Amino acid sequence: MTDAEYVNIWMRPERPARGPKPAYSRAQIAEAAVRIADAEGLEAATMRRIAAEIGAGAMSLYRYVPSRDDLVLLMADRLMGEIDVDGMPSGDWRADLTRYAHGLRAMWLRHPWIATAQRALPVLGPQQLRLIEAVMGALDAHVPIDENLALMALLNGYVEGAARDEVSWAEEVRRSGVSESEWLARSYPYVQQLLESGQYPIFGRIATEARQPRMGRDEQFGSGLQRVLDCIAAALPAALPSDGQAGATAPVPPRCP
Amino acid sequence: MTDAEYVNIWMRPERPARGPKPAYSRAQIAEAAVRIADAEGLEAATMRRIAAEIGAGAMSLYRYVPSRDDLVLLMADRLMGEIDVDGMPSGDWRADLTRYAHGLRAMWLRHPWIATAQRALPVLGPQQLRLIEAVMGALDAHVPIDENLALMALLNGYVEGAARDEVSWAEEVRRSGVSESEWLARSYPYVQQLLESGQYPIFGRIATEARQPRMGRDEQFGSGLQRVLDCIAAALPAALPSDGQAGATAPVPPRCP
DNA sequence: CACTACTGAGTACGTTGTACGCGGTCATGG
DNA sequence: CCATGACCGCGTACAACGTACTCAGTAGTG
Repeated sequence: MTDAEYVNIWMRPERPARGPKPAYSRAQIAEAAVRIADAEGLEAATMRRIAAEIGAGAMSLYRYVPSRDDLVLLMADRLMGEIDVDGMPSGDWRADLTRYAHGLRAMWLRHPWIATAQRALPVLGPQQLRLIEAVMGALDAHVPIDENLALMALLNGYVEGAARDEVSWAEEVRRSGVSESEWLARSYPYVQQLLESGQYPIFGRIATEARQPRMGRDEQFGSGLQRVLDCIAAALPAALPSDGQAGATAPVPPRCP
Repeated sequence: MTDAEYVNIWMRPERPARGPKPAYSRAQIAEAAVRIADAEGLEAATMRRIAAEIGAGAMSLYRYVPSRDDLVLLMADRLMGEIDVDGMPSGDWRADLTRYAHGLRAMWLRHPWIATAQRALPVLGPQQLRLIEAVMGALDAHVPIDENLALMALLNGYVEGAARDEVSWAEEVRRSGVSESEWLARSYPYVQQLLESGQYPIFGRIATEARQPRMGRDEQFGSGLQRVLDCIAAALPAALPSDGQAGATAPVPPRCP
């Protein structure tokens, strides 16, 4: 029975009752780790590197965090804290969900490594709980809790899927050390060969016709989001337009810092 | 200029022109790697372990694959090959997309480690190209190629998001070595504490009320999928019902082995 | 038949997460 | 007020990882 009573990173008290004051804090460690991951990717945020960043010895971190996996949990929850859901639920569910979705996407774009840090659902850190209360609260009055859960999963799935697409490119570029233009140049012969084989007509049209999207990334995300929100609206009890507006025009100006 | 002319794993010829016959093949190696990853997770599929599985020396694999990352690409494309899209496009886009979506989800459930193997978009292996042709072909006659791309991203995002949710649980259980019931038991005090704090009323209702979903996983996925397909239908040019059916009842019986 | 490009494999290196144990420090029980 | 022991930060050490380098053997080519 070594650590049989170990339960959960969020249960483990930050400050012990006895002994000398800790020189650092979990928040400080997570902050440094996030800083490194932002600059050089999650795989660069090794225990030694993080310790060096805050000026500590390598093994000191294990006084604060039981394992690197738990530290990643801390980092992920810290990121959730960046999403602004103040004043939610406001009564206008569509506005709330739109703001949350743009905030979530913006956070992903700021911290692309979240794509590889994503673990199972039950993280349940304080910041994630805050998001659950704010965002699911927006639909809470209109649908049963099961349905709400499913709708949130749909919304989160769209946002994270879209963000993952946008982000994975940049991540791959950084990880492999090959610039985007260089990658294109290297892929050119392969793509050319695919085109000439004639076996892939649709991919060929993607490669040749769909080169420049007529919408910017933000607009593309926003219009897809409106489609998803229409889906959600359709699942709500009828005669519940949320506000006067509906359809493809965003009822709330997308605020995407 | 060591490997400056290295382009792409798919360009590198499997068999060289000269020299003795290779004892193994890429397909065989990828097969073994998939077998190990299925049984023990992707992180267990190390180069040494794979080599041992096929009875080769550790370093021999590098004769076939330039790096482990490229091997993971091979594995991912092999998985795409499991998805049955024969006869697509059939003319009934809704049936085609439904079949594809169920096939994709089933593949994810068979190989949960794909969640952590997922890299950037431009994998473009032969199997993925096959899927692109078959699935995007279903909508090709109805929408411009850009729109088609966006709709496929929406569908893939839903399926992969849903599959990721289902799968990440199992992955976490295997990775941490903690069984689901044990995890629940360990989390109990934490959840209890959250409930008693009274700060998280909605999470509280999730924990207490939404315990048993009234639909099975398959049904839940299927009904969500129909919602997404409704979304896609709405984006198509009007008066294009695909077939007589529409709405929440699946026009095609979900085949999910 | 000679040549040579290619084969599978062994050894070795740098980096990772982390188990273990040390000497010092400070809140607390008597 | 002081002795005690829980806790601090940290150094050392280890196993496992990806993979660079090297070599003797082999089979297709001229």
